[in-house]
Amino acid sequence: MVTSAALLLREGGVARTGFRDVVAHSGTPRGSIAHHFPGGKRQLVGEAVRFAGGLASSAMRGRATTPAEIVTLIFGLYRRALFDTEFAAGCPVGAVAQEAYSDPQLRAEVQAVFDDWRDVLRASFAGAGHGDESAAELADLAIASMQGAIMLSRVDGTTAALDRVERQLLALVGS
Amino acid sequence: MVTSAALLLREGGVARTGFRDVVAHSGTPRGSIAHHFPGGKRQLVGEAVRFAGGLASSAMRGRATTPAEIVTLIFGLYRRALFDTEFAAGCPVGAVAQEAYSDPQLRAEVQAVFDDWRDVLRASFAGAGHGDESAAELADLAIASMQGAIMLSRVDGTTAALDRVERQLLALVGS
DNA sequence: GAGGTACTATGACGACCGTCATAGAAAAGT
DNA sequence: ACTTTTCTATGACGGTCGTCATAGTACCTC
Repeated sequence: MVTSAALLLREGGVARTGFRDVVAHSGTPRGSIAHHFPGGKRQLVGEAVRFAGGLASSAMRGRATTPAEIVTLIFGLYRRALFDTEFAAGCPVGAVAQEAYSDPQLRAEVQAVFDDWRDVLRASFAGAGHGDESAAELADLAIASMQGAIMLSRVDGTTAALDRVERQLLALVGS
Repeated sequence: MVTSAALLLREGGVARTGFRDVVAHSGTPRGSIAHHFPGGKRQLVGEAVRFAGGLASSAMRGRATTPAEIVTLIFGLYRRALFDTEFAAGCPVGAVAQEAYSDPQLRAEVQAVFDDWRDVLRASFAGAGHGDESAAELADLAIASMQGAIMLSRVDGTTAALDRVERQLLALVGS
């Protein structure tokens, strides 16, 4: 159910992802939502964000160490997702982030995910010889440009923007 | 009315920006929506996106020429917007972009705005000595990282991410 | 002043949403 | 076997939304 929510969130965002859609997609019974998610939709979306964020985080922590490897890994992940869904699916975390301003609880959840990603990237940049401040700047640039690139690619219906941003990012961290 | 729509869109996105909110914010009569916007909500949102996009575009074309000037100008614009609204307001174009996948008409509108921005930035980068391909990559990186930085800053409730991304971007285009 | 066009007021419609109340089924514990 | 807990089914409630139909008002033209 959380997985389904994450999958649907990356396409339609919070507003367009209803409980009825989630239960239809996951095959779970509708009558038990209140029992498993007493916190309502907030809770479901929150757990979906944490789940998706943790997935990307553990992917980075597991298989990549140098900045270039991480960038290639993550961009490849989202490029694949965009391609498989014909540019319907972006990043669930980013989708929720855009609509989470009015909900402090949800915003905190998204913030935690971004902070987690920041930690991984900063460590990687620091390991590659950058100072603390420079590593922090590069980490934010990587996350921001990746989220923005997904946005551009979805609007264009092409991975061109994603490719261009990745190339610039790789050139930047490679030097 | 279009201005009000743009202002509300940057806070709540398409889903949370209703016709009733727009007429309440703009003071315009509710009974005349169908007359002025026969295309319905699609039309209103589309015009708001074009309006907001044109505003940023003409700001860039008018007062800045070098890449560094443009980056400073745009980041300053959004930093001001974030600060004035206590991080409630992001970029209306970006907000619509996230939700515009299901609506081809709206997506085309957003795409046109991004393409317009791309033109300005590419010309500026080309003028600074970059080749065509490099200029295109830097333009996409600038737009993407700016949109992503707005997202991070709103979630964090701080302009720290915006500042860091801007600094990296300036270091990149300054060399 | 008559006629036509542009605009506005009001209210209702159908659809969708998140939530919950009630009742029933399954499972677990003893 | 009985009770308690856990889960599911069904349906309804209140709310918000975009849209439209109807009616009424202003304005402009000849």
